[in-house]
Order: sequence, then C-alpha cells, then structure tokens
Amino acid sequence: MRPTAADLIAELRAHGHRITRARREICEALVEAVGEHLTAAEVAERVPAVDPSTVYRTLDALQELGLVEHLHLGHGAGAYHVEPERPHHHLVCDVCGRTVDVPVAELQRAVEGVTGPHGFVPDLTHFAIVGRCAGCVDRSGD
Amino acid sequence: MRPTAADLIAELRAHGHRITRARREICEALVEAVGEHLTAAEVAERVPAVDPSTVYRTLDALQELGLVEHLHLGHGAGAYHVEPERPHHHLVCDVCGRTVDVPVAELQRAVEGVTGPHGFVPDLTHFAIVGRCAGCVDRSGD
DNA sequence: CTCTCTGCAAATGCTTTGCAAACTC
DNA sequence: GAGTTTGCAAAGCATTTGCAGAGAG
Repeated sequence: MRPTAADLIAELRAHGHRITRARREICEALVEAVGEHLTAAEVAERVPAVDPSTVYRTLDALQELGLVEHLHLGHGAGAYHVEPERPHHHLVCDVCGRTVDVPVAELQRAVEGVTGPHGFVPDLTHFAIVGRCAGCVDRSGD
Repeated sequence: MRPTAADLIAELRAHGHRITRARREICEALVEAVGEHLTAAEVAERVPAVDPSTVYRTLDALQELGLVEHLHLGHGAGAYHVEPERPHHHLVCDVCGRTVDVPVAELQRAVEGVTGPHGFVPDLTHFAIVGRCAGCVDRSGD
C-alpha cells in the first residue's frame, strides 16, 4: 500500500538518519504526489523553505533505502516518485510527453526473450521507453 | 554499407550545407569510429582543431540528415555514431558499462506485443536498455 | 556534546547560444 | 558579395560539493 509521509520518516529513522524539518517536508511533498513523476526541481518548488541541494541529498538518501525511485523519462531532468503499489514501466511519448504505464512484469517478460540469451538482466524501471503515442503517430505520418 | 567520410560530405553538400575543414574532420573522425559510440567530447578530442561547439552543431546537422544517430547509453553524456549497416539496439550494463548489440527488429517485435495495444510506437534506438550483463549478474547476487 | 544535516555559494559536466570574423559557394 | 559556419566566450541546465554553522539525538 502507498506509504505515508510518516512511513518514510520512520524508515529514515530506522536506518539511523536524523529527522529534520527539511526531510519531513520533502517526504510530505513526495507522498502528496504519488503517481506523479517529479523532477528534483519540482520537488524543490514544493518545499520552498528547503535548499535544492538538500532536496537532492534527501532524494538520494530515500532512493538508497528504496523508498523512492529515480527514473529517466527521456531527455532532460531525472524524475523521482514514491514507489507505487504495483511497479510499472513507462512508455513516454517523444512528441507530447504523455506517459503510458505498463506493468513491469509484462514488459519484462517480453524483453527477456531477447535479453535472456545474452544473460542480460534488464532494469526497465530506471529508463523509460520513448516513442510516439497513438495520437502523435496519427498526427504525423513520418 | 558503411559510409565513407566522402559520403557524409556529399550528403551534406547535397542538402545545401557548406563544406568546411571542421566538417570534413568531424566526418572523418566519425567514420574512423564506425561501431563505436562516441560522446561529443570524444569526437571533439579527435578533432582538436575544431571547437567543441562546432562539433555539437555539426553532429546536430548530420543527425538531422539521418547520417549519424544520437543515442543515450544510460547516465551521462549522449553518444553519436554513424549509422551501421544493420541497425541494432543496445543493452548496456549498469555496472561494467559493456554494451550488447541486439538487432532492432528482434527487440522491436518483442516489445510491440506490449506497446501495440496502446498504439504506442517505441523508438528503441535512441535510449538503450540498461541492466546487468551476465558477468555482473554473477558477480553480485543483489 | 557529538556528529549529522542544512544552507549557501561555488564548482562541475554537458550542451547551447550570441556575435563578429572567416570562409564557402 | 551574400549568407553560412566558425571560434570564442559566456550562458544555461541539472546536479554535486565544500564548508561553517544549525540542529538532532
């Protein structure tokens, strides 16, 4: 189930991290944005009292504990989000930016037919698959 | 078949671009590195007489003509390479950086089972699939 | 009271841009 | 010549780092 800010804080504490106002605010911002993918800058916007460098450091700490996931949806800034109940992979439209969620298991299975013979174990959650969504394919034949 | 520097130059000219020493050198560096993926910085290293900004501008021009491909092999700088005879996709090991080439058609077909129902047309050449190669999976169970 | 965390400011790495001079056609 | 391209220097993002002081435990 989706974690609350208190859950994240508890995890941090459990791992010997100190609980500060900055971290509390960042955790709150993250859980309020469950389902969204926020860039570090967007997280920073939501916690104006916290320095951006602290945002990065905290996101890093949360990521190391596996509480947030760091991913890349194409060019530009990396994004962060709190781990949703069922992990999914992202198809990101190059043109309009829209993302489609796909259950990891489904994509993993499809890809494994290709990667397996190489002994390669893909991590499909970290980098999205870019391309064109249905609408943008229609709109531009090329 | 793999293009020569002259081919690239001819293409540039055919599209109304002017041929300069900088572009000639960049094209030569690129064809000498067929099969490698060079970052812009690495291309720049190989043409010390050319300003990095010119390298970027030229790579951009070549890319727009479809003569070189711009791709991302994970974190860090983007890479460029001249289009090889048979396009392939890249599996990049997170740990050791090694890349495995996979024919685009093969991966495309595997992925399309998942993306198709969404009407999504993936572009698998631009962003690599990251993960762990056989060796690095063995070496670290986690 | 100790050691972690924060804010600030500066540095980094990659890439882009403005502009006058150089060069191609 | 006209117009593109270059080099240089500076700016632009996203992110990281050093450090002294503030705050947590």
